Amino acid sequence: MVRTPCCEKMGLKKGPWTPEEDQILISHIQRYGHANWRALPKQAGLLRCGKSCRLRWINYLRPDIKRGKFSKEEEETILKLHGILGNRWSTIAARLPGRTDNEIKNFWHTHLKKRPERSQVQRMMNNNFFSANPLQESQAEAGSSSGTSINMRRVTVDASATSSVPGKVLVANDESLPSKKNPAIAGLGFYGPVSSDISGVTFGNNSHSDIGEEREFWYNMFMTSQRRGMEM
DNA sequence: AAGAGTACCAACCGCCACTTC
DNA sequence: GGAAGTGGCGGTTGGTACTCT
Repeated sequence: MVRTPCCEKMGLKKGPWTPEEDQILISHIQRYGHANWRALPKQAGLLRCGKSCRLRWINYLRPDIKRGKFSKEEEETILKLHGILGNRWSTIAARLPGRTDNEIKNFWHTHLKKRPERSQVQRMMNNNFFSANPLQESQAEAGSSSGTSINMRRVTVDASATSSVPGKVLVANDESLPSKKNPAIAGLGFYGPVSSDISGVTFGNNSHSDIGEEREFWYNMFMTSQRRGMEM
């Protein structure tokens, strides 16, 4: 299929948003919502492409955005979830109310990526919790920025350097390959219902979620271990 | 004080999956 | 069933602020 450009290049503004543009976008969305991002800038009178508007709204203008420093708990949550999910920032963001995937991604690259605890977390995840084999651990150790490789019985988070798509979640046998909208472990969209926080009760009580039971099982195992105060 | 190096983060780009016709 | 349109995701970049020498 021939891809159409996300927006006409001509005459559309790029770069940092001005307070005026922000205000226009906010008031337009408050009044009319954002059913169609592509049409929105035209309707609102903004010289931006729809993608840019969407990004600006989701990452900075939404009323429920939590700004400021990440708490210790949030850091730990990111580390642990990244150990399971790899670079699935939107899924991780879904577990951190008020935080966006972009923010978490930036935070990871600037703070957590180089932290020594990170590799410790991954080692724990690989060896003690999910019983990964030594090869996978060495892949993770050797690895890339997203060097995580966790084997669960049928669900593999493969973020090794050898993976064609680092961080992609692969499913081993009879299940269909997960899609972005149905990731192998946690698939709630940013606006989707988040059933619990990291210390919460159960993952996956979203009736609209089609996350597989087994995936849910492994995720709940992880959450349960956290609630028990398992050292990771 | 000034230049160089580094850290941080907002925004863009390209791709993929889903939906609609 | 396939093309076209759209939304969303993750990787990357570029500008700015900060720190060091």
